[in-house]
Amino acid sequence: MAKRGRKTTIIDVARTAGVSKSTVSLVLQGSPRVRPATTEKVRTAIHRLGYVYNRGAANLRSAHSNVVGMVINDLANPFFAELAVGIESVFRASGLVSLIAHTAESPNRQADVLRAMREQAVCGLIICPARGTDASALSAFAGVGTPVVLAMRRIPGSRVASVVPDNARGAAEAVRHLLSLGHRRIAFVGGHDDMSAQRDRCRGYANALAEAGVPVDPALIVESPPTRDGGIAAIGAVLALDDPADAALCFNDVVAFGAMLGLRHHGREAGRDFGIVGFDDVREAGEHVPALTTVAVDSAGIGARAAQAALRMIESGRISAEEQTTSVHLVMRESCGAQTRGIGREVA
Amino acid sequence: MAKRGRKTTIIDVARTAGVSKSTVSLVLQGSPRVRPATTEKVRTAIHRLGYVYNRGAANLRSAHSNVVGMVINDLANPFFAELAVGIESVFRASGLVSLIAHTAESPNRQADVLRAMREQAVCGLIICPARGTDASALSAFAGVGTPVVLAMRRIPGSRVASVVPDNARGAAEAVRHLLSLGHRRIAFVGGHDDMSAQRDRCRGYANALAEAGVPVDPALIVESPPTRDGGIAAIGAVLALDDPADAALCFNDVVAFGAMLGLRHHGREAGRDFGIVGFDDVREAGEHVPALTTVAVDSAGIGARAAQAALRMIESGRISAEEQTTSVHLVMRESCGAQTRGIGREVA
DNA sequence: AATTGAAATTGGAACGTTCCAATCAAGTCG
DNA sequence: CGACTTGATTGGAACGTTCCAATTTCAATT
Repeated sequence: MAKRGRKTTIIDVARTAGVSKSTVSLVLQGSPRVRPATTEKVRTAIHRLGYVYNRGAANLRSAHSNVVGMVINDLANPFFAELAVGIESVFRASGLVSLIAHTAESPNRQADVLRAMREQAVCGLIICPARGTDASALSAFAGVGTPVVLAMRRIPGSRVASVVPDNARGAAEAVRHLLSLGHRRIAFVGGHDDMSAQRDRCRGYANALAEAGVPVDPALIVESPPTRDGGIAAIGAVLALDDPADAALCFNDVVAFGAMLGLRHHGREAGRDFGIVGFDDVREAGEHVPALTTVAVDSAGIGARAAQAALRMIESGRISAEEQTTSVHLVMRESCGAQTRGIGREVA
Repeated sequence: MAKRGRKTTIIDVARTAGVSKSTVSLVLQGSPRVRPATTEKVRTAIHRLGYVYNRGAANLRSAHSNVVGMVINDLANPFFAELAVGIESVFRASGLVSLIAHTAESPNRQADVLRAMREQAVCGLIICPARGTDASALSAFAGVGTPVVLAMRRIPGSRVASVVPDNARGAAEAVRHLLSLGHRRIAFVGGHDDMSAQRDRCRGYANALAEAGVPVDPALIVESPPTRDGGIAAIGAVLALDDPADAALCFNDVVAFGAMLGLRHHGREAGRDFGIVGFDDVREAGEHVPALTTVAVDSAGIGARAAQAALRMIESGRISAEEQTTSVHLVMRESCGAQTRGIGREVA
């Protein structure tokens, strides 16, 4: 089979099947206009020659590429990896291949990656933008009418579709829960003000406090990188206050893990004498000791919705800027003190 | 800018720069044969028109595609995600884009994905094959001379390059450590016999036992899916024996986490009255309570080496089947009982 | 048997690039 | 000053598909 020299083409197939190349092309596209018997002949020839379709050539002619781009700020973060998997499976089910790239939160790398995606003529793009990305980064896509969907993070001022969790509501729910457990000095730690998710979560936090008549103390809101070390540092800051915090809503689970570690350095323990709530509900949240109370975000679901939105735009050819918000829910575990409070605190 | 109608092409650039399309092509390829002044003119025109290079067309003509494929069995597993990131960064540094796909351990999905990769005319392929993949799955690539590198897992009988950690040695080292701590009934849990990594690790396990004159008890070797639940089930099995295990080397860290959870269900605690050692050293290993003693595998390093091997083959045009083995090392933490033993056990 | 329309098939012109051989410009040498 | 050499530039023919308009086939109708 596969003679070393040249790749077998649609023309070779046509020759051995005794039809024209156009007919082969029609068969390849599953056109209903070709007679079953002919289809069969072509299929046989394809199989016999070991022919493989050349998408590149097809895309060149038809301007309908079958590759979609997917730009992820941090693939090594399990949360985003799950999101990526969710996106990929929707696209694959529609016969599209995904070009996945990872930007490591760097706008420079992101720019490179986006250029590569344009060069590959992706027919759609899903992106979790790196921190500090501004609307202009995506304008090139808008310019040529390529659908773009933002996942997890919004970009202020850009008119593109987005799918993000209901950050404000989730944060508010978490804070209400902490309040109901008797906490009053509740901090919001982690994340940066230039990330839309941080702003939204912080807003929910402030609203819930206000709603309960608890004043918002700016000293209790401390930014940090959304990493474990960031969590350690941030929790240190709110413990060092004159009037220290007795609970904290963390920007995400990773920060929460850091915060719990930081607490331990200060002789405190989450769930016993300090309330910690995370955000995301990564898999490790339930396995951690103490198990992390957190706001569950359905990463795979967000990925799927983003992919579906992109798909709709690709198929209809009309780009939209709809903003979808997915619901979140609080998962109560041990780190907020809900379990131990009744038993541990009151009894001791 | 960007007039809606047609994409701007190399010819438009040529026209506005006052040169021929061939010259523009030369500039695009960074040829040294074009005069700096001309290069400059072309660059200006490109910028002014917002021209974007069409890789598809280029690949069609030159048969040197710039996309490489990367097939990962489980992207949602942090270990493989890190591997993927390692691979991607090497390729990106060489100007190649990676097509990343995820097979979810399914040979069917893998077959689909591989076909898509061939259609995209990838110029190289790195694959962590799904369980039970046989050599024929890759023969189509070998047929057209596309370099293939296996990462983490080998495929028996296939003559393609591979980069895998030194599983046998790592496992042996882990077992020796457990033996040195006084454990004698050491189990090997998790993984399946049809995964090369499992076989290699199990071999190292058996060797180390034999070397110490400890008989290998088949009842202590229990297979399970390489998941947390698999770990729970497997540890249950070795605890239920008439002569139960007092330590276990787990196929990987995820299994180890499951095993530790399972131990707890049985009132035992890893590091106190049972020794657990994992394999991989995922990030969570150090953060777990108790911290997991494990055999560290440098995932990013393996990714990078695999990518480099692929790159060499792509550049030289000669495919090789070299098998690289990367070194591993034991990271001692708490779960094996090394720390607590001296203090906890002897004293109590 | 001739006519007609629908269904099936086909040839050729794109698509945007690279590559090759050919041309052109500008020195260099005897 | 003509013959060469070297370096820059260029036109056209690929590459493997899809799309369009045109053609052929075939059965149903007159």
